Amino acid sequence: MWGVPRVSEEHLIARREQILAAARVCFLSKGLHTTSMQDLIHEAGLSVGAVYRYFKSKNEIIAAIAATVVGGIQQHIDQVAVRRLPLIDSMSLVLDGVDDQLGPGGYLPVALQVWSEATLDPVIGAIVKEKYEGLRASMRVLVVQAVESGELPADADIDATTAAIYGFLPGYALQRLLTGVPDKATYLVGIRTLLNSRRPADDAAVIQSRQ
Amino acid sequence: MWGVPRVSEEHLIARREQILAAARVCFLSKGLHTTSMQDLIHEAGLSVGAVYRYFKSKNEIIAAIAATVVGGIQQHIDQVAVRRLPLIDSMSLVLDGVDDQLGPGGYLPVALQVWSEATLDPVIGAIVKEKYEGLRASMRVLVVQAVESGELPADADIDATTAAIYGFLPGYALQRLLTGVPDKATYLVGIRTLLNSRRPADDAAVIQSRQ
DNA sequence: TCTCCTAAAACGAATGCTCGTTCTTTTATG
DNA sequence: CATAAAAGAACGAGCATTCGTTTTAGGAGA
Repeated sequence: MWGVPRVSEEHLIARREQILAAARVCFLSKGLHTTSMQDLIHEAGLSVGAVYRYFKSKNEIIAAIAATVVGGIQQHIDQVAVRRLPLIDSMSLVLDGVDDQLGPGGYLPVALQVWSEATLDPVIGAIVKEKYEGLRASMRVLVVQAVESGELPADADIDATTAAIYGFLPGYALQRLLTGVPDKATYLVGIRTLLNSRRPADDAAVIQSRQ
Repeated sequence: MWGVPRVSEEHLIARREQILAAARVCFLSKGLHTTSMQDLIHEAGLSVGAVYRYFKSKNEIIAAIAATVVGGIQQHIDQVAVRRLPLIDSMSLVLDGVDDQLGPGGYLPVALQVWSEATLDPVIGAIVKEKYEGLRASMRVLVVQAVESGELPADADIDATTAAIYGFLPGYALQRLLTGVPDKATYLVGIRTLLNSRRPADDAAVIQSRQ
């Protein structure tokens, strides 16, 4: 290294994140395919060449977005898990996290774009598969806790039950995204009703919790 | 009408369906946006002008696909409902219908494309919203039956419970599309476990049912 | 500390291609 | 034979990406 002309590594990372942030904004409002590189570049406030220094194609940007779009909610779930609350309370907190991602600035609409792309592009598909298996693993912890605490039967099939409980998350998110309902409180009442089915004694509390 | 040069109305309808069938094939393999009009026209075996006689834009074709893509599964659910089976058996049959749509020739991957588009295009969004509210209404019938039969508490919140049960469908479909698991039998064991939670006496039957 | 100098970093005009759509022409029908 | 239906060439716009040029950061030599 003679005439070393490099910029700080933090700067490189920051530039990369600047591009990804712009990509998230664009993808959120225009979608993966309707967003042009020009749109994205303009949003980032950079030049064509600058962006192509950090990502060698649009697909590579999409792949990077796909890899990061699950991170927030998984972190949230892991934080819920360490509190070792009753299952329904954990679910309530988890759904709060989903709500965050549904609201303004949330990435669930982008995630939906990514899911769609995952069924068409094997590279994106592999990334998504890995990430959502990780997310299921986080949810699995909640199920194990519920079995340990006696909320679920001791001989319950952990993976099967995890799949069903995990299904509540996209089940909620998609209903909200596509039809606008239900709100979290209502959905939670529904979950509680299923968990407590054939135990009418609990239902007064359920009704009350809906307010 | 003097020198009437019109072709039979059936012919017109058939041509329209021919175009939509080609669209479904293309959208399934290439996605809504990567499919060009040329692709679609070639798949239909028609000319540019012929297609534009029946649909005035690509968006109009997408909208027509969006409107039809839910039909199959809803019809299936309605048929399940008239049999008035126990809830878990109804769910088993409903999930069979979902499996059909997941397999080769099934339209769930296209549906996922459509959901994605629905968050970006208000016209598609309105169509999707209406269709999936209809689907939820079909699922609601199953919940009402379960309340009537005593499988769910008499004072259960019907709409809340419907939302939760309905969530099982996209919850299953998305897990299968994105991660490949679980299979229907496993997911059903999970649902059964949740429905029977805190009733360990039933679990022997649950385990057995998994095979 | 202050200049140079070099290579990385950033720039943006240019490119070639494909897109959705239009429109004129040809064909087929009752 | 009048007209709907089908055909397909043509078009301008916009796309992702390339590449030659300019700017800038920061170590080396004084």
